[in-house]
Amino acid sequence: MSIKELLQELLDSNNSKLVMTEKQLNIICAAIELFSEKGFAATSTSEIAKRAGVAEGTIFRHYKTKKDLLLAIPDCIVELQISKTFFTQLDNILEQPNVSFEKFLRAVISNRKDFASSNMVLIKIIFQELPFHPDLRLKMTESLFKPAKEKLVKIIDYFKDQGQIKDLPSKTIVNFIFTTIFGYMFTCYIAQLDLDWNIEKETENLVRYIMNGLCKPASPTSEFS
Amino acid sequence: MSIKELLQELLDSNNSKLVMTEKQLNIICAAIELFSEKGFAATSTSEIAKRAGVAEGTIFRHYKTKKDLLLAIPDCIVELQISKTFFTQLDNILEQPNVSFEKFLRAVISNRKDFASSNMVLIKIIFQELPFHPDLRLKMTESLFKPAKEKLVKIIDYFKDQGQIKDLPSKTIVNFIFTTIFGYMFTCYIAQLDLDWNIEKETENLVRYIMNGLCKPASPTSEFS
Amino acid sequence: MSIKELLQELLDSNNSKLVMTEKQLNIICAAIELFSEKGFAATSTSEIAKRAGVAEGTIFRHYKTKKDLLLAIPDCIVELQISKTFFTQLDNILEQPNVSFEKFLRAVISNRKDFASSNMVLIKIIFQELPFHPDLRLKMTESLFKPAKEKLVKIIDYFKDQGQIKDLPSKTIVNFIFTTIFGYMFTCYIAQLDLDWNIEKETENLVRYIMNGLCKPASPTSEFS
Amino acid sequence: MSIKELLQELLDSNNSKLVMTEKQLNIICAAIELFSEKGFAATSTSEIAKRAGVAEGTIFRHYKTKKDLLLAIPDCIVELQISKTFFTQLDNILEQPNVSFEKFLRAVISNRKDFASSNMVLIKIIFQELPFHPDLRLKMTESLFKPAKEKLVKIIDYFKDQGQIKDLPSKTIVNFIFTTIFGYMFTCYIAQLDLDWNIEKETENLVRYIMNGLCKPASPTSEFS
DNA sequence: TATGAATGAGGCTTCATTCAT
DNA sequence: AATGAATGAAGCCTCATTCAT
Repeated sequence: MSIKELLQELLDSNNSKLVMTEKQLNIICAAIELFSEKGFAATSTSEIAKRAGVAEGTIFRHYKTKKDLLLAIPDCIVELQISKTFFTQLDNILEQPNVSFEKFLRAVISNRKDFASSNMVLIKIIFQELPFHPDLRLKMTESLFKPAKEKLVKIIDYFKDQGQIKDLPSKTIVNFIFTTIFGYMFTCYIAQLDLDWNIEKETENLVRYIMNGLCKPASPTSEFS
Repeated sequence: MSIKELLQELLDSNNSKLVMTEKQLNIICAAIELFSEKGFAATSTSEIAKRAGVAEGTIFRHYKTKKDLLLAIPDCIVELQISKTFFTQLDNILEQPNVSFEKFLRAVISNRKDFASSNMVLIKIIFQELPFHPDLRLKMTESLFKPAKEKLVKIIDYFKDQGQIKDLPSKTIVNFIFTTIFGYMFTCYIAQLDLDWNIEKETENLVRYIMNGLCKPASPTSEFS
Repeated sequence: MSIKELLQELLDSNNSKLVMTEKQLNIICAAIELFSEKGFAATSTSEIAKRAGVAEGTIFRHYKTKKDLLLAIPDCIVELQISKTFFTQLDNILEQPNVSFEKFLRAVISNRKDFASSNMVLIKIIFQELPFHPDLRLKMTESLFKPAKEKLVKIIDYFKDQGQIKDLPSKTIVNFIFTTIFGYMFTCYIAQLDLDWNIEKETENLVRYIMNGLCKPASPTSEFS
Repeated sequence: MSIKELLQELLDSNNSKLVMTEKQLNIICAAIELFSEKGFAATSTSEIAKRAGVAEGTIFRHYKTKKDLLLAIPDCIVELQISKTFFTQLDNILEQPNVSFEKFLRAVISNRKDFASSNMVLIKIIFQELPFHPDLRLKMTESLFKPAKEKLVKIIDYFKDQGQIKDLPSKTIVNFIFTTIFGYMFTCYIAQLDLDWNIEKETENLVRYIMNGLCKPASPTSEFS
């Protein structure tokens, strides 16, 4: 499903604080598409208007500046409840009896794959523009990164309590997982480096890599500090 | 050392195919700095000229278009022999007797840290602009990514032969390592997300994570497929 | 009293040909304020709408174009009977026995001071926009300047008949008086040049200046031609 | 002579700090003409470019913003040494033996007339825009109004010492003279109110008005306070 | 070779005005 | 009558690039 369909559905469901006219939806979706394709700075408002099928002036009735369009994207992400569904699904997993860390990891990653197809455009924008827009960074950190991290830390604590994973600081573990998965996504989807992977198999490998590292199991495992 | 000092040194040493006037050096360095700070599309040639201390027209005497400036950066990276020194250092490590995979990993990562200080600007540009410039992608793939991968695959093969690491496809392993380290770098340096890490300790943890994953060593380790 | 209060009062009194809804009053007053503050060309209709507390479209229901708003201001001035009250007051003065030219002058000037507080905004607009809008000039000339001049000429004739003032053409005298007082107002209120005058004293001096000029009274006064 | 010819002459004479290319001269002159005709806010940069015969972008190479064009006009006035020639001429008059205040006044006013023909455009702009641009007001006050006033005060002091004019504060007298002459100029040239005056005769009357006021000489002259 | 003035296309944004509701 | 979303022309300004010097 495209971003536009997702947002449309969200608006129709009246489950959201977002209030948007048809045209405003067209505008933000066109902006998302184009920012994702060409980058924020290389996209012109006239292009956005053309793709949205509105007059250029109409953009500025809804978003005071071009930058505001960029800063509206995090709101979409939040309202799309991407993280909420994400974590709801994780909660469901955790509620099952005898959930292993492996099961959890696989859920995270496969979740990310569903993600990718529809939300990759959003993720691309966010990560491409983060380095250049401190205000975007702030907004994302406050409304997404921080809450997500806290939630994940709790989950990791749970597995640590169960003795399923090593006794590293939970924050460190979260960073590792995030970092690994993100690096993977970047390589595939953002940098578009052709990795000609068999996705199924590689995902499997990725899970095992995160769980068991690269060492031979027999090798004497030095404890983490 | 700044990029400019590195390039200056390189030119003085006559060890390079690069032939540059003083001014040309100023130009490319100014461009590198600015592209890194603000992104390619958001940097103007007049800004570059100002920082380089040359007239605007001078830029276009050396580089036909602004884009050519961007495409000249990979050449700098190649000529700076960043990868060459990188791999030379790795070779040195491998030539030592009884080199462990752990030692190798630590070398790679600490290498990356030296890297960061002087070459991060280059890396930032490359990864930020890769998604938008297929020609840049092609150039980087041909002149750097492919050779680097091949070299790494050989190294990984060596450790596999030694029985130090798991029997996964070498390409997969290289991707894991690259992906993990890159994800880490991105989070810290490029997205500038504040991770308040104790770098020393975290590096140590990173090494162990790559080697041994996150599972408790006691847990029954399912074999990789 | 502000312009709005004056117009409100006028409308409530039913003594005027002006028929205005509450909103229309808000619009014209907002326009007057803003034209006075920033000039006609630099004021936007959206600003006017905002200050008037109406929708942008509402303005154009009452005034076909922005220019029509400007051309409506002379009507306000006329309907506010500014000149009428002005001249009524003068008439009252003239009806008193033994009115001196000095008394008259002082009345004109102090009148102008009361004026200033509430009507300066209107005067500012008129004089600032006169040079650029021939239609405004025409309207003002026909409906205000000409009748005012005629009235003043009659008054001056009266004083000339009484032998109180010199035997110059009445039109010339009116021009002098107008010109002197207007110059003074412009310097103080419109150009906002800070003259740090003691207003009371300077007004006194202004009266005497107009009456007796700057020459020492003893000096041989050459007759006017 | 037009402003352009005056500036051209000035530049050719190398007697000025102003350094201007041919195009820059065209731009500032076009701007002066148009600001004078239509007002600053109602003049577009594309119009200026067209009249100056340059590309629109060229304007912004010489003047960072449209407002800077406006603020450059006082510099032209200063460099044209309008005030300098003005005061030099006055000095010449004062150096003659037995100069009367009358002679001086007549010189001021006739001077203003020469002025009018070529410099009225500049004066129009200044006075029309003063109310809206505090920075313009500041610049004009510092570089012209203040020095001019000081000079005039000295001159007036001279005539007071000679016993030719009344013992009013010199500042007050200067204000009266300025105010009267300016009011006259405004009425004629700026508001373009048609006064159908015989200029020769009216100037004569203006001089006498300033000197002797409007009262019959026989009338008992009350002293100034 | 180096300059920097000049260009004009195009960028972002504002504006007066219209029109369906 | 009133609204305010929509428009597209126009406004100010920046840009990459050219070219005479």
